[in-house]
Amino acid sequence: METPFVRKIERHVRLAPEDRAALDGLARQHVRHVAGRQDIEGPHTAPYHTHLILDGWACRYKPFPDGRRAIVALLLPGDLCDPFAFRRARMDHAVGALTPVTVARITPEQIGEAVRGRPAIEEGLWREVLATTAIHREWIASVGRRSAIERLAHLFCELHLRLTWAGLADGTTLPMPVTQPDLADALGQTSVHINRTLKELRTGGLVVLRNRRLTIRDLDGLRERGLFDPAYLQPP
Amino acid sequence: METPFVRKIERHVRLAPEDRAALDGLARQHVRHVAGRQDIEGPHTAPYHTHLILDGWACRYKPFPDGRRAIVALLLPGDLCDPFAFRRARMDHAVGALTPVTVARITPEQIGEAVRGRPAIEEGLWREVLATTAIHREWIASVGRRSAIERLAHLFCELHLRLTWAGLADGTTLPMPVTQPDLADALGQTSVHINRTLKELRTGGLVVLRNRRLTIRDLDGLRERGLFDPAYLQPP
DNA sequence: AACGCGCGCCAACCTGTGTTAGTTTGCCGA
DNA sequence: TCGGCAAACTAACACAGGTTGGCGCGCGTT
Repeated sequence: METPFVRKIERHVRLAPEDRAALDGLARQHVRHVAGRQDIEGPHTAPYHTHLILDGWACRYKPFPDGRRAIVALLLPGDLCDPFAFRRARMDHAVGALTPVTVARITPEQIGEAVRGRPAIEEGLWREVLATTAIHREWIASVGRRSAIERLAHLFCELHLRLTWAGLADGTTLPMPVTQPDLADALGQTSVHINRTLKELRTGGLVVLRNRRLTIRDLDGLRERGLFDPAYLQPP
Repeated sequence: METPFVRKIERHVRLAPEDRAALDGLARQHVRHVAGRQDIEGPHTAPYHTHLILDGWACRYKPFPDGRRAIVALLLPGDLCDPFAFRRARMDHAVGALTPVTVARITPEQIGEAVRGRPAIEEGLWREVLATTAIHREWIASVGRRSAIERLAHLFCELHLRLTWAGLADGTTLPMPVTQPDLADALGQTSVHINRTLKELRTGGLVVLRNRRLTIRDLDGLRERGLFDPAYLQPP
């Protein structure tokens, strides 16, 4: 069984067995468990390491002084929290666990070592970086110009592909272990309206969300509803 | 007189005269003029080069099939359009001129040459990259969780600092050569509401926007109104 | 001087989404 | 088995922001 991390990198490049071993080695160091709703990395720190999500969902978020919260990225198993941590930038946000999470703490040196002499790994990591920034752009466009139902449909489509590529989706059924307030903070809405919109998607026969699992009943319909074009997720 | 590009890099690192010369050299190759409202780089292309904005304002934007447009980033003089172009990723968006623009077309090889043996330049370029991604995160938070007036105030504060660092602001008076529909596309609103909000900022004594120039009358007040904390723009 | 036109500006009206305040469901621990 | 509690869900109402349509100014063109 391959790990989500290896599977995601293998989407971009062909890996030799030793490449896979090197990546898996990264994931075995400094493994840590974090409870749901706890911070993995608080705001204002300047960490000289990054986290690889092994299990569970996390998010990158910005807290507001008055209690509002904006989730600016969802981090799934196989995602690297901050590949540029070696730059020692002070964090302008926080990384929090949405569910109980298992992470590996990785130093820049370890990444450097894994990359050395393994161009496939370097190429694969770069493509992941590019895909991540493309997702950021798409989120800005989504919150800025898509309606509530388009946004939710678009997010579900994005997660469907990301989870499929990580080997975590069962066809069109995906884990979706986030609360409605979490979705609201990610999509710039309220949980009440997320609930309404979810109902609309359900009665429209597009998706069903129950027991922390999302079942897509009509993938083409969902993509159309969310104006979803998967091109942005595919770097070559 | 130093160019905006050099001034911005010098905000992060101390440059030797030869470093400055190397950066200026980049800006002198393949200079091109683009009329306002024209694309500098169309969507779906896979350019093996990047553009340095020498003069004028541009934007990174996503067009929607039904005519909506989301501006996901503003590009000011001294900004590098896409430092990762050497990865040959297919563009999932377009880069368009908001005003008449002068750009230099730069190849990855030229950047590599400028960086070779000049660690200060490499460090400076990296910090610019980090600042850019921090701006992306801030925009997601802004469109997701800030009200109309907070968003506009926040954007003006961001542009005030970016233009100051590029040497293009005259104290608290900045060039602001964009139309209200442009601001609307960048902030996820309509031009009508931008107009209302502008009026509110004006009658509140915070800013005046006239003749393509913005005058900030009360910087502290504006920052408070926009919940603006400049920390995210400062990488060290 | 006259025209065209993009842009700023405004008023009236409309609606998508937020707010408030619940009830119901489902799960976990005692 | 029974609370206790977080999350899902809903209804009624409120309002921020969208829509439509119109006026006028400034400026470039003829």
